[in-house]
Amino acid sequence: MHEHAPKSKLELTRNQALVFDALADAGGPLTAYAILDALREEGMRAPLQVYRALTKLMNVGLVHRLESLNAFVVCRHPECSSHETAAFAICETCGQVDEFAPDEAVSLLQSWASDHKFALARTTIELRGECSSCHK
Amino acid sequence: MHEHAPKSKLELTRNQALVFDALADAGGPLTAYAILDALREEGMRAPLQVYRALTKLMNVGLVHRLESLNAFVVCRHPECSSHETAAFAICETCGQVDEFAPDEAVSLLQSWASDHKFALARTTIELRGECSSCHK
DNA sequence: TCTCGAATGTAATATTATAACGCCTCTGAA
DNA sequence: TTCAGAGGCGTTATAATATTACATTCGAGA
Ligand SMILES: [Zn+2]
Ligand SMILES: [Zn+2]
Ligand SMILES: [Zn+2]
Ligand SMILES: [Zn+2]
Repeated sequence: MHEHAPKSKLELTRNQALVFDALADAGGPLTAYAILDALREEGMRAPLQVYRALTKLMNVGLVHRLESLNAFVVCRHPECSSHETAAFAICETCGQVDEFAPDEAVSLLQSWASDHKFALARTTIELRGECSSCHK
Repeated sequence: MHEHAPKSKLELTRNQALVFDALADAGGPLTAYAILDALREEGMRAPLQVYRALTKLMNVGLVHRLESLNAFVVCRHPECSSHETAAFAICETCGQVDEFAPDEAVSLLQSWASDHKFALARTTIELRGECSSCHK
């Protein structure tokens, strides 16, 4: 679980690479079914094919799931050592997503977990609002 | 939008009160359909009745939505002045949810937003892991 | 009384995600 | 060399979550 090893698309299977490229080309979040529709011509036919590829891509750290959107984005972390603790600013006007690494905020949350004997497995941090381009 | 005024169940309609009580009685998160099933005998028949009540309850600050669970919980904030900035620790073993107010972490996120000219509307912070009771 | 906004009831449908099954391919141990 | 297990694949069906559309009812003011 959470292999986290490669962080490269070298070892991807055909379906995994197709899904990754579709997400990367979109330049923003896509739902699983939007990915499926984008890949009909490449032979992708069933939701499960997409979900399986997404699961793998998330495990190796190439893709994030946006919980508040039920959608997926490629990881934009420079090195993504902190893949499990990324945060996302989601513009509700244009749909753009900005991934960032709120290290101090995450350590405060880790401290809370530690203080409360909560065995933290992963955190979801998502900011909703309007990005600078849209908010003039 | 986001009336945020009452924070009491005094002004609730019948359906809203039924949904609130079902959630409060559960003592933990419930999905909309679980609430519906719990309220069949009280006359609740359609998902939309539940979703409409939940929307209202969230607007007045009595209920939170857990994005990573597609479920809902009653607000446990003492005063809940910071209803929009609550965080949740979700035990993946027993399902228990602990709401807390990570004020310092939230201000760091607000600073990030401010620094990046992102007009922050609301934040989602959810910790997944195992609670102290389960993690022995 | 009138009227407007909120809430309701109901049916139909859309969207998101998983279960269950069998097959194939690779790889490493016997 | 064989063969067992793990992982991936394709397909069908179904489960779980959420919304659209429309008609009706309720309740607090004007
Ligand atoms: Zn990342
Ligand atoms: Zn924008
Ligand atoms: Zn709260
Ligand atoms: Zn627990």
